[in-house]
Amino acid sequence: MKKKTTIYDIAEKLNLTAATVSRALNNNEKISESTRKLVQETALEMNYEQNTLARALKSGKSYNVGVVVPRMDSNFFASVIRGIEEELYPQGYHVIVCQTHDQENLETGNINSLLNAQVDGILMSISNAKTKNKVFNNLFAKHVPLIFFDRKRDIDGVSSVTIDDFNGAYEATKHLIQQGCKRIAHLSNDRSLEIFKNRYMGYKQALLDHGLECDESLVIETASKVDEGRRITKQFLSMERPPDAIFSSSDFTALGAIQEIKEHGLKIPEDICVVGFSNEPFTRFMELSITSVDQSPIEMGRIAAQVFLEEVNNGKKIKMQKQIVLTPELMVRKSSSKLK
Amino acid sequence: MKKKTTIYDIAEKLNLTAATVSRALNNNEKISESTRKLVQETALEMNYEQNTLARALKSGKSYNVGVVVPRMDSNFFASVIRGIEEELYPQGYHVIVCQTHDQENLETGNINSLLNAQVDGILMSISNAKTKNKVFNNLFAKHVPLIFFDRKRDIDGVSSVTIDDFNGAYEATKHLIQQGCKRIAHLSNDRSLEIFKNRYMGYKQALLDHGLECDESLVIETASKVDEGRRITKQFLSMERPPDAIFSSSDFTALGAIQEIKEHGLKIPEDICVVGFSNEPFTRFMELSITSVDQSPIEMGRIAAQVFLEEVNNGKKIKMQKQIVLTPELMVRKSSSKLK
DNA sequence: TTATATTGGGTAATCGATTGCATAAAAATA
DNA sequence: TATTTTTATGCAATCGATTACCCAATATAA
Repeated sequence: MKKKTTIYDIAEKLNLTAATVSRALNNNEKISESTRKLVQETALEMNYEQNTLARALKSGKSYNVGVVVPRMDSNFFASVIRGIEEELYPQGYHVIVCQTHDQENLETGNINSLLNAQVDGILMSISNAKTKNKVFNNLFAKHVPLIFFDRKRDIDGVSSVTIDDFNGAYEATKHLIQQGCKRIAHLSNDRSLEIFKNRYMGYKQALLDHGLECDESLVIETASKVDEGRRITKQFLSMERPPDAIFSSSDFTALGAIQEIKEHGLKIPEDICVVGFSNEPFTRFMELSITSVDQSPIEMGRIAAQVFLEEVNNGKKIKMQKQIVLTPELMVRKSSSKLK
Repeated sequence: MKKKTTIYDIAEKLNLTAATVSRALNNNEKISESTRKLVQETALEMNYEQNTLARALKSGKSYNVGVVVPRMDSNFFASVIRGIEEELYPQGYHVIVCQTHDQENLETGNINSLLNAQVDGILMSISNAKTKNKVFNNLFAKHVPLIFFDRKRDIDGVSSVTIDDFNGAYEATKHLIQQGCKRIAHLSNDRSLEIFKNRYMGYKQALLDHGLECDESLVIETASKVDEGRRITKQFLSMERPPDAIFSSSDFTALGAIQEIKEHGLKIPEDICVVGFSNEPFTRFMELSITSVDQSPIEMGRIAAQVFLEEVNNGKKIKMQKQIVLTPELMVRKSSSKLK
């Protein structure tokens, strides 16, 4: 096993010092054009590769960023991560992805673990409402930038990239109303998380604006799982006055709802319309395709990454807080297309 | 911003040397019980955290491992990664996930990039048959362990964890035969990748063993995408003698097949049976649930991680090559349940 | 009592790259 | 020609932790 070549090897070969070699490789302007070229060519020849660990130790930058998501096997998060990678890779960063599986201890554990790995920043989507803000203090103390995407929390000095959930929900609900639905239920998620609260608010506002009553018994909160969607929908259907539409803040619960409704012998969209949220691929691929709200995840990831880059490059001098809000898009499909 | 405490700070406070502190923290047996305790308590008090970058530089170990997958928004890969994490996290490792999106240049790019980040090992599922084995030479030269999972390639000295694809396909096909199907088509994928070749072989062997002819025009290779499944199935259905069953080596193409079949007004499973591969969650959640082959991805990930740990801990002394093969399980569901 | 072991811990080099400061040589200016 | 400025490079410390080697003090053996 031949040792890796270091700048010392290059220096020795060229009768220079490591310092000069280092500068030449970094295109330091204090180095003459000729030696710079010479060094760079020799480096190439000798198959030199920078030791990132040494660079990291000296500079205090690891060129790793942590990404914390509830799970990565949803198209939404996978796409956000893809967007982040697309933006960060060309800058020499690597991405360490951690899944929390919605467990609070994993959430705090992951953050500390990433911190311990000396990441240069953390991009995250909060999964658990119970996670204390205190967890982030470690981050702040170490001046490690934190950027929220999608599921954010309002913390002073922390930037975020989200979509306009209120508006997305508003449009979705309005669409249902325009289809003639009068009694629209809402399959909600943990509303101590902003996004779900906002979707709920948007839903409510749309009802109000169109003169429909807002029956709180038609709003039920649950986990974003297919089976949960089924369970709650069963409850809906057993009401004296069951809903004629369901607006779900998750595609997975929307899917469960559809299964349950069909099992009850009801027709979609004729008897009940269903709208989901996130535009997961399966909503498009189902035989009965599902209307959903697209969140442009790749762009969300890219922008989050850009905000991160701005913050690290600002070098702690400037404390900035950006709140970027993207506009969602309603994708109308069969599950809610009552009218021709 | 208070500086991080280092072992020097602790040393100074206790009137010791950094060496002693380091040893005490690492439970070196050359340190007396009393000072060891003293140091460890003081470290705790002073909020000491090891600088992983320094440790990495000195030891040459980054405690990062790279995981390269075609994509991570499939439940299969996400679950494998989860298994890997579960095994590696407790050992202090972090996981850097890279997606290749089936692009060759991304595949080689990712490997080099991970190498550059000085990962201690790479676990990967090959995505592109065109990727030259040459790419791995860099790995070998640096003695970075490489472990294949699922999609492997036969390379001397490289361990792998896979399932018995041949057997999985054999059982799936046998099941179709037992349901009375006589003309079974095979939606295949790139057979220059072992797993797909093996699935094809298992399919073929099952036909042979049960006295059915193997019509090569019923075997078509395509990408693992829903739309591709549709496209090929359309071809199948337009044949003079269309198949009465489709065994797909991917759940996604199986889904496409189902859509197309229904659109043609045919009934599943009465007219045509369909079986997929991977046991993606949606196969279970579809109204018409899809029979599929489970690959126990979490276990696959865990085992791959264990193999990696064995290899690094063996410290390059022993060169070992393990080939671990898990047994798949056929999950029979509606899409192929012709018989009561 | 003297010689030998053992225990506990210090010294200093090392991992590879970066960078503030110093300086010789070359160029520009007086 | 003498002096100042500029240019190109070297010197050495530094980032924080680890470890081979050395040595004093105590314990054990002869």
